[in-house]
Amino acid sequence: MIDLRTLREHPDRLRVSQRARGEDDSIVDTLLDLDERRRSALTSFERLRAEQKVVGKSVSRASGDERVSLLEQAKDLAARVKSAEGEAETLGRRLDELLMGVPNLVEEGAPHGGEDDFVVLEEVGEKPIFDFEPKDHLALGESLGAIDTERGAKVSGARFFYLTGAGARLQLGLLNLAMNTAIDAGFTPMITPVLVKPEAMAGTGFLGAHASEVYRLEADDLYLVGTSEVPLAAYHSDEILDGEGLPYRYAGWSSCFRREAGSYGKDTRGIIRVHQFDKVEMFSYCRPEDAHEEHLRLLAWEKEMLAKVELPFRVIDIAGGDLGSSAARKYDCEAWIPTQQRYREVTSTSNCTDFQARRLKVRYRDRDGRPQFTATLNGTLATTRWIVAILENHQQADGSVIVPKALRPYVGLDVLEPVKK
RNA sequence: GGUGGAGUCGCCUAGUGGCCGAGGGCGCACGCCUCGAAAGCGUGUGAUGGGGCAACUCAUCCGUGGGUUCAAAUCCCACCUCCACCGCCA
Repeated sequence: MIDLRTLREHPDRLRVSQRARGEDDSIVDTLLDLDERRRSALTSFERLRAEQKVVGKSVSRASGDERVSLLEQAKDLAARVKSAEGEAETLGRRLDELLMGVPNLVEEGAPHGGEDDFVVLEEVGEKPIFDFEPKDHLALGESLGAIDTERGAKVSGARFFYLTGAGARLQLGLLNLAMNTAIDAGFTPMITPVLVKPEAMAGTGFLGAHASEVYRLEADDLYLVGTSEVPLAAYHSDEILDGEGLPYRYAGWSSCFRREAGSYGKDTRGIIRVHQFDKVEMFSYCRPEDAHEEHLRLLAWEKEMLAKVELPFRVIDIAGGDLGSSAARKYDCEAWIPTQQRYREVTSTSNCTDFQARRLKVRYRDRDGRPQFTATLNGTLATTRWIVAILENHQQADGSVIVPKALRPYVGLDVLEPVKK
């Protein structure tokens, strides 16, 4: 949620931001008008309510005829208070509803435009050159006895899979490496709930445009999270944090669930796009003025992880129209996928400024002792999808896959060998 | 799933319709005292929103949401959470 007071004082900021996202900027005038009317209704209500309190008190002191007449007056006031309160509440609700739908202010410097208007910031590492026909990750995964999508589909449906043997070991090793990388960087490791209440989901900003992506358990009114960002963001909801302790950094390990609605036909082969995967996610609460720097730190830790597993990748700066409602700025790292001859997203780090904190009421005390909203940021340290890039980039002519050095102690294998049928 | 109990300003607690639109204690902050500290004494002590340059002021908030009433922490209804016991179960 954006700040109403900032909107009042600097309406142009939202106009510029909306245009960067390619969205309607007339919402600004609608908001300002509604806010004006709400404040006026609130003032009326408060004035009447103050009067009602005075009269109400005098009732208790009066007696006889005076009491009867005061009661009459009080009853009249009570009715007017009720109606004024209703008016203010109705306007307040409408304003809130509208405000909840407004995406975060885009950070200055972010590219304008849509999905294809990202800017490449850098390319890191060497793309492998094979003197044989490289296999895709699923062919490799099957011959290594690492990935079983057929049985995944049999048991759970399309876009589900089993990691078996070396595949399971690879994922556990990768995520443990990510966890330890985070711990070394000072993050608190967390294993989070994956079912959350509607408030947590809405507070994180996932029930807006992307609501159809989210699994909902109707019978219990709970949502399956698409990332541990959700339980980590809601972790400190309704709290006032110690300002001296900031930043608070958490590394969450969880399974993630996504409906992938509207992606029929895309990435149907293998485990690139699946309904359930595992992820280690960095999450940081910090002062808004430190958020920009923190964002760059999260990006640096992502790059460090990608270097550890020896993947070629590029970093892109996501354009306004592709940011999602919560992010003010977003950088993705995309790993090279040899059989697709293109880069695919393996990490994503967002600076959500105070957008989520405002919705979830996460605050800290500033140096003057006043509560302020924190900024929240998130970034990926490793996911199941990384297995795709690791298998493809580190494959050899004989169908085996070299395990990157940093992963070996975690996986317990130097080379993944094809299994005999 | 059932039965019973409880949820008050960081913590503990007072409070069964207007004198509580919230009192006390602890903690914390500041001051006095002291060579310094402890003890003691004094003062202060939340959040949100509106108005105001500001001092300040008004409103809202006693788990949540409704209701009764001129007036609700207090009465009524529903829900949530926690605790205890019973049942069932991974």
